[in-house]
Amino acid sequence: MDTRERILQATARVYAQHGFRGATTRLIAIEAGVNEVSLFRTFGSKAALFEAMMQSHASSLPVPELPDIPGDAQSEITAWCAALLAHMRQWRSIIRKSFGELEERPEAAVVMCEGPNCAATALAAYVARLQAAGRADETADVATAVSMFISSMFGDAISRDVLPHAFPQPEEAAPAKYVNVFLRAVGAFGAGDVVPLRTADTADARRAAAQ
Amino acid sequence: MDTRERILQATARVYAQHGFRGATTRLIAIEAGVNEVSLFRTFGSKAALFEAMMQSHASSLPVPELPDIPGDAQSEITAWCAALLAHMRQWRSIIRKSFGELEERPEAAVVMCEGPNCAATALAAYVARLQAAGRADETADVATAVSMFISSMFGDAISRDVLPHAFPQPEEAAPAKYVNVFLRAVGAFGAGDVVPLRTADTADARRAAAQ
DNA sequence: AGTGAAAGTAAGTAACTACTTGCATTCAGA
DNA sequence: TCTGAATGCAAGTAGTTACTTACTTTCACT
Repeated sequence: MDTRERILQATARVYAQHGFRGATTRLIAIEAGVNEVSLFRTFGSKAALFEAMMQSHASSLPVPELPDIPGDAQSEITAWCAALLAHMRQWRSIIRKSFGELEERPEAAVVMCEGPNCAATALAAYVARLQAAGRADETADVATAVSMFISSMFGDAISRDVLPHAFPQPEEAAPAKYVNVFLRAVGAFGAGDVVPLRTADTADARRAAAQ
Repeated sequence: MDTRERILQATARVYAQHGFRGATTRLIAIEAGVNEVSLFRTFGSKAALFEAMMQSHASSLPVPELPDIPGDAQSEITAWCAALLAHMRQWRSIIRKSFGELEERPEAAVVMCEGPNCAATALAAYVARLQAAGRADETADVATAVSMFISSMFGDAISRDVLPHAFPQPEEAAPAKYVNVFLRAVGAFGAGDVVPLRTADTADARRAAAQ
């Protein structure tokens, strides 16, 4: 690996742990195993180095895809969600840092949000396809449900290690649970399945039985 | 207002904008309108000053409450949610900063999460009461739905100003929309109302009609 | 008027930070 | 073997930061 690439990757690691101000050129040089002067020779300044680092991250964005023709919604969205969540968890430190430094360096946070942003439109389009196939409630507030779903990924990715008890499901089981709740919210159900929906009548019966 | 209080409030403002490292004692002193030496005379060190600031914030936490006996769930949760969201939006800069500095100062983020944490347990308890009254689906995954709901508040509070188009609803309308989606997810409906739930039969009919 | 605590002023210290300069070393290609 | 580009090394500069010291001012209260 050439010097430039080693510096860029070291910058990402140090930035993830210490933020912009805390990521001193000295620390980055040590982490990259190069001389501090090489940073300035290669990138000119600390600001330029960070810009290059952000660009190289943005260009290496792996976006999972949802099928054009929906099959089993639960499993398809779960797989997609697991990939997205894994990606966000991997970058959680950098996401947190870039959000924390939003007032001082707004571009960084915008770059970090490109992925989730694409994900939101992809999911909304998928649900629209479900609706078109008569497999999701057309009266559901899909836009709000999608934004809540993406926020849930976001929250899980950046808060789980701080507040483990706020996330009742283990990491691996979370995607399926999230998707399950989401599908209920948009009134979706499996192709041809009879989903166990409740009516007010059964609720009344249950209430009567409880007394 | 005495010096100590002025310094504490100035610290919160400067920290919200510049973070721990960027919040220099000089900046804080200027913002508080006091001499820099007074900071050290009053609090001893910058670290102690920030600890005091965080404690004073934690002790001034206004937690909205949900009624013990649920009435109209939609409006009750919406009012509660609006208060919670307004509070989180007000503190969004500090929340972002404390999360961004999590690796270096984990306590700060934990303090900031106490509010949302209480909120989550309060909401879960409220839904449990709805379930006990037969007004919410007992098979719903309430724990996951609640954690997703709180994540949605969190995401709205700290991301809306970065990615406005990721939040389709205007600020004021958002709480009602969020609550609506949430209530669908936990299968809740108004007391005695017959909610328009769909069955697979109606879905099949619609699909047939579409062809 | 006199006292004492709280606050301001001026100056300084030691450590750190981004960045520069000048020179020595390595090493692949002609 | 020579050359030239990339890299390392040692030292330094100017600015910033947390924190200190010593002294003066303000002002409520006796």
